[in-house]
Amino acid sequence: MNSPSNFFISENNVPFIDYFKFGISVDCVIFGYSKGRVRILLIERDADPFKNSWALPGDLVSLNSNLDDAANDVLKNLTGIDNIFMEQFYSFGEMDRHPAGRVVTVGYYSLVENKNYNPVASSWAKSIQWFDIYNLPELAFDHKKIVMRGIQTLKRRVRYRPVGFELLPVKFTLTELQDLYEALLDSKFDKPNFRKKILSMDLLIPLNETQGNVSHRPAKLYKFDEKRYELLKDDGFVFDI
Amino acid sequence: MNSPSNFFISENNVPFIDYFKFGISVDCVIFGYSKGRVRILLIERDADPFKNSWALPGDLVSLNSNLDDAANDVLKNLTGIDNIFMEQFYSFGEMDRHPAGRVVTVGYYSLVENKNYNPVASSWAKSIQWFDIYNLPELAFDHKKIVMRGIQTLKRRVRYRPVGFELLPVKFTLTELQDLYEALLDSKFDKPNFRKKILSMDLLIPLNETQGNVSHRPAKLYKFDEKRYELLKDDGFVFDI
DNA sequence: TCAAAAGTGTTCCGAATACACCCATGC
DNA sequence: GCATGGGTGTATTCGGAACACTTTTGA
Repeated sequence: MNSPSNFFISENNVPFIDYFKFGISVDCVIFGYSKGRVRILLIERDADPFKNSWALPGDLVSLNSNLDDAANDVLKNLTGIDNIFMEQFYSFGEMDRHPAGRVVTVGYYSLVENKNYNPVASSWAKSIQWFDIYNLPELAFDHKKIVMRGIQTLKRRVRYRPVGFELLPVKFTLTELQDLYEALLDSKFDKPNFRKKILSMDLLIPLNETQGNVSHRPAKLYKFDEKRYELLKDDGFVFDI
Repeated sequence: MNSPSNFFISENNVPFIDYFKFGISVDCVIFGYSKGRVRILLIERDADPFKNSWALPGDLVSLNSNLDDAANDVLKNLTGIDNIFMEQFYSFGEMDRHPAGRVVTVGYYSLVENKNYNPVASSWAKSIQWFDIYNLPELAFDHKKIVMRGIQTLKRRVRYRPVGFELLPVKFTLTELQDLYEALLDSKFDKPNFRKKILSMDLLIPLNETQGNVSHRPAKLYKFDEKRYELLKDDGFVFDI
């Protein structure tokens, strides 16, 4: 090693300019939830490579856009809606992952309430569809790997941070919440105990409203107390299901 | 939007080639532990920009190297040692984060047993030094942000995965282990209870060896049972301190 | 009045806590 | 013997698991 800097001259005598030939993309694992199933949104590609294959929504990042914005734009273009919860989870940079050149992709996941979003096929993609996470089609590029890591990340984070609430309507019942967690974590909880545990955290605000139109005792509606969570978090509180 | 593909033609009519002008780098937050203190390794830059500033060890990634390898190379060049535990934790891509152009950096953290590594200043850097994580100098680029996120990630992961063992010698005493966790999590544990908890996991192999040369009862040495951990993990076991 | 899901109370068990105590070694 | 840290046992408390039970609604 005889290079004066670790940034401006390579160790291998590669001209500096040759380092600036990467493409960056973002790929979004968009989780939705409805009727007890966790799903992700996939598009059917309408161009080569991998024409007609299912793939994650994503896009190359332009030089004047930052990563978070690029990920948000992808989602906005699909759903028309801004300000959706998104979080980066991992970057993938294998040399052969993209046929057009060296592209490093940054994986984001996002959680949306299914009902609110009816994404439509556009010039982007021939079609677009929700898929059950336990029953995915073949995927383009290395998107299978990306999805798997996204699912793994979600399953981990959902246990220790109240991200799950993003998947529900603002007002929800305790049973809906329990069903969601059972689907996310692929397990079953005892109803009384789940209620006790979640209520004892004091993170839900009970509303003076109930479900309507059900042929049984209507359930009380709650909403998540975001402010209180922020306060508790600063005090070292850890959400734990 | 009237682009036929989300990969090959931009939404903004930017020529395709203009997407491939990114630089990619890796930056390593290298944690070490000794004498009850968690430290990270920083280099003093010997070239502009930020000449003479402290910075994370890192390097631009070349077109024919993948990310994990690049991160490993950085560490190998510093310490001469290969096969160190490393894990990616977050990517940083703000537009103005590097004066030389658009560089997205992928953050890695690694855990090393302090004693084994006496990194030396090289052509890479004017000097190199361990810093207490609670007493860091000013850092170049956005490295402060990267370090902070690295520390946050370590503190989270250390609670639910047995990564901490990487920071200790292969053979260690229970008190050393406890001291490490107390330093990492910045808290205190009751000695008898810590021992019971950690031993009840059945993840430590007691050795027929003790400390030597101490003016008190010598402590028994243990080593981490990697194989058993892999087995348990597959069974859904979660390490939890 | 019945089905279905909401919602509550109570017991039991095991794990986490607190804390008192004994042990082995060097000096 | 005594200082020092290693190592153990036990009583208590608290939270989670199991489960039986009551309530409210629509049909």
